[in-house]
Amino acid sequence: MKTKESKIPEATIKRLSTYINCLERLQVEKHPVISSEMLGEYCQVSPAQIRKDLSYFGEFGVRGVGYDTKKLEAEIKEILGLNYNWPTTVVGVGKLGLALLNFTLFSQHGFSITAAFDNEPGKIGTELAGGIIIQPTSAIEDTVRDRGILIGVITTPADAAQKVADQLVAGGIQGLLNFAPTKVKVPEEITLRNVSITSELDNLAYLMTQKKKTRRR
Amino acid sequence: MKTKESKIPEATIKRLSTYINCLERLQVEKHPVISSEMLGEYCQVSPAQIRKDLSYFGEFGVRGVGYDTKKLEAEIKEILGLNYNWPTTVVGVGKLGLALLNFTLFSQHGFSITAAFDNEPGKIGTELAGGIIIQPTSAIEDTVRDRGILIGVITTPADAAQKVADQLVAGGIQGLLNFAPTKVKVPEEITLRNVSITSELDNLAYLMTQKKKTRRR
DNA sequence: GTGACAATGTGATAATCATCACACAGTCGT
DNA sequence: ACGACTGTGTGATGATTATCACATTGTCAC
Repeated sequence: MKTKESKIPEATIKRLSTYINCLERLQVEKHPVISSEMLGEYCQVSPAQIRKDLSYFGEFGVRGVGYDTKKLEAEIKEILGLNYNWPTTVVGVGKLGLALLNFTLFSQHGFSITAAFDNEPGKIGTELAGGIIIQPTSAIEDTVRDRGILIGVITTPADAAQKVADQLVAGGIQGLLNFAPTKVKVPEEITLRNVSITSELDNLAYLMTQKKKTRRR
Repeated sequence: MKTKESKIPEATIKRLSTYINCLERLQVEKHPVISSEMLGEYCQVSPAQIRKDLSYFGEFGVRGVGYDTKKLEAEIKEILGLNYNWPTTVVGVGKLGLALLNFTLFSQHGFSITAAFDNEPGKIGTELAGGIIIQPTSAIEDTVRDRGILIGVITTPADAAQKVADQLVAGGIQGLLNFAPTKVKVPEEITLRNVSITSELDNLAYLMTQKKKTRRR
């Protein structure tokens, strides 16, 4: 099959990510080979969905047998681009920022933290694990440019997020992951993902409220 | 219009959450009234989409004028159930857990933290802001039952997540928000949201990789 | 009052995404 | 070597979600 890169649903990408997770677990549990049916069990996705998702990118299974867990994991990582290492900075070294900085998973997903910024005088100059020294936010633009940092992770309070985003963009950032509880706006050519933790809270609140109502009936 | 609670797209709920955010900003900026067009600008959603989303729940605007920002915000909060306060516990008081515990936003979204658990001996017995004392995970089931805790937030490492989820369920939890980088499985009657931060990372990696390829062409 | 106007609410339409069903390919036992 | 079998890959089908277009309704100036 031809690899059509254009029209792939975002939902598919999200699922690929979970497939990797399950495939890792499956390897630990000594399953060298797995069918779409079994994998579906594991990650709560229909078998047809899995096959369809994979078919966007090529043929990875053996008919009558299934998928080689190790090979499939590698393939998906390749598809998602997790092998490349993007020079990344985190702005906002609060609790959430620290959580992400210490997240070893961060580096396992293609991002290598090479700078950190904060506004609080007490934090500036502090050395983090990995030898990264916290710089003032006024240095964002220059540092990003000088070190060729391509990805910015925003973990500031809401009211600082847009300004930080602007500074990162001015420094030549190419991708942004925004955890601040507000959307930021950037030029079209910048890849942006707003991760809204509060919207997850809201969503749960909604679901719970619905359930309460249903029960009352 | 009749309020049909059944078939509302999840995407709509997600957007309602962003609408609230924008509406709050708009109030600060002294806009008492806003059209769907302007609101669309603000939160990067098409005007038609906004109107459609709201129409699932009723009529909130004034034709020819627009929406009262304050009133609309209140309405959406009512729809999402953010006024209710769910007794909530956080399991896993690492960096991420702490980030969420200190999140004042947490309580602003209908959740009131009333207990915290961790496995690390050094942490057990420690008092957090708000007078919450960290308990050992072995106490999860009893505490959840005794205090009538309804929501559980899981911020443990991946390998502990499922066990913790089982304990919470055993204690009679009704809703779960899982931040651990792995999906957990719970009985059908439990409301569950898996929040995958790693999948956000993967998604960004994918988008960046795509862009790199496109540029090369 | 009344008419021009502005922006909503919504049925119809289009696009997207998930599911189904089955032809087909590779494996394994005999 | 061959046939029974198992599970993939995919076109066709169905469901869900977003977009469009416009009739409708409330406002405001005069």
